[in-house]
Amino acid sequence: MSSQISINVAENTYIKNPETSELGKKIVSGSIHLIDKLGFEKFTFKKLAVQIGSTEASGYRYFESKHQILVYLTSWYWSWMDYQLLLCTLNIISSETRLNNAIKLLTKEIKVNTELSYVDGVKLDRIINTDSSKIYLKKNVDIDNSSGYFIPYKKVVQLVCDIILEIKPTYKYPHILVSTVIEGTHHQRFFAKHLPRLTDKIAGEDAISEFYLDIVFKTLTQK
Amino acid sequence: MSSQISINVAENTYIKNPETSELGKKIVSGSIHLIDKLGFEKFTFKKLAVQIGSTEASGYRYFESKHQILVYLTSWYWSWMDYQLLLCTLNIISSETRLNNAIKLLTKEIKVNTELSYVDGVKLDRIINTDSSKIYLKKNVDIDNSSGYFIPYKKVVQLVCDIILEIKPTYKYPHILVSTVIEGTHHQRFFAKHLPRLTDKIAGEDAISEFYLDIVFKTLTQK
DNA sequence: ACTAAAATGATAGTAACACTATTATATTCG
DNA sequence: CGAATATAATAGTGTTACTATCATTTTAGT
Repeated sequence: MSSQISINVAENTYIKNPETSELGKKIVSGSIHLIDKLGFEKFTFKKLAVQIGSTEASGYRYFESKHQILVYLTSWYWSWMDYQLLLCTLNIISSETRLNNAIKLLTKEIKVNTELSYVDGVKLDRIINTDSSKIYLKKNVDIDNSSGYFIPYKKVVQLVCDIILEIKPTYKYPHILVSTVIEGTHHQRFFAKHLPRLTDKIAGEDAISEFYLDIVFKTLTQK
Repeated sequence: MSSQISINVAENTYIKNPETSELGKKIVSGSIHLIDKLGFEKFTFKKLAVQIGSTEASGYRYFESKHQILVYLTSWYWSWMDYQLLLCTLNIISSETRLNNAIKLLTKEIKVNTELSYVDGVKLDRIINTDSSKIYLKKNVDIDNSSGYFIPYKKVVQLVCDIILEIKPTYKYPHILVSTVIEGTHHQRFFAKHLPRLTDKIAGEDAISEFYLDIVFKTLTQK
């Protein structure tokens, strides 16, 4: 990512913007490191404080709760994807090519860290695969939704839907298709590592990305 | 369900089989009621004890942890689906019809309680949609997997895969397809209730079931 | 350079949670 | 009828997810 660009995360996902201070950045990078290492359940503000050489209370000056940190990271991720989606579809006339690039972006695994300033993209990608659904699979999802927590995610879904409707304006299920591809990719990446019986591995091929490209285009091009 | 039939849940998902006592059955039905009502995060053994008029310690004689209760319920659900899958494919010669029935079974919403003895099927279905992925989206998933916790789920996936391979023996991604349909259905049911921007609703139609039937058959019948 | 304000550190405290342990009282089974 | 087993009642423990308070450091404006 160009050093001139920074990701703008929705305001209501933090108390104090962590990008505005060194401590804030350490909280974010430390959280990414620890959530990836321990899993979200075992992650605590106390452990974070030890990791970054600060105190438990300091974390709470930036984020209301550990739940809100995950919301922030997810929001960060989708703002980043939004930006990458723009880059990979810009100046391309063919709707099919744009959709192809978009699905590849959403389904590919991030293996090389592009060093997004203080954010480790590889670890963040793993967190999204494993933990991001936990931010909404809760009873209080409606409150979080009305706070706008999921806007960046919905925006990416809508952008891809728009390309789909260019290709097939009569298609009835564009949102189901896109969110199925996204959530499906996350699950499959997790299955590939931990529950291989629930997925398919083909040597020398990114089976997950190939699969979703295949179903999307077969679904849209067949009458 | 016929009263002669009972669901056999894998042995290692409990300490003492809850089906063998009245208290055990109350623990299971009470858990289903409370997890559905409060969400898995807010569910506790203390609240369960109050609900069923027992004590906290009693719950722990049947299940190691609240995590294990969710594993038990999920195991119960997949054993039940396994049985229903058998019923809806039995004596049907056409592979396509069997697959059609199987996908319908996996994608339809349970709206009417068929009163499965002490298990409320409607509530259990909602719990599966919302909470079941939490049993494996964890760091200790490998331990749980080696304990056989996910066998009933894997078995159902494999049964549907077998039908797919009858129809298209060269198809490379049967497991991805089936687990995408299952996990996708759960997410979409949740989205339909709480995050409608991520799904599509069509009046008078079960859009979710239609969508997955469509992608499965388009994927398999197109060359 | 000085002062007020803001940010951070250090420390303590709390209610709830996820269990474990112990002892007493029922219930069941040979 | 007695022994084993299941359950109830109660208490206790370590951890978690915060909140509160006050001292100290850093920063910003004049």
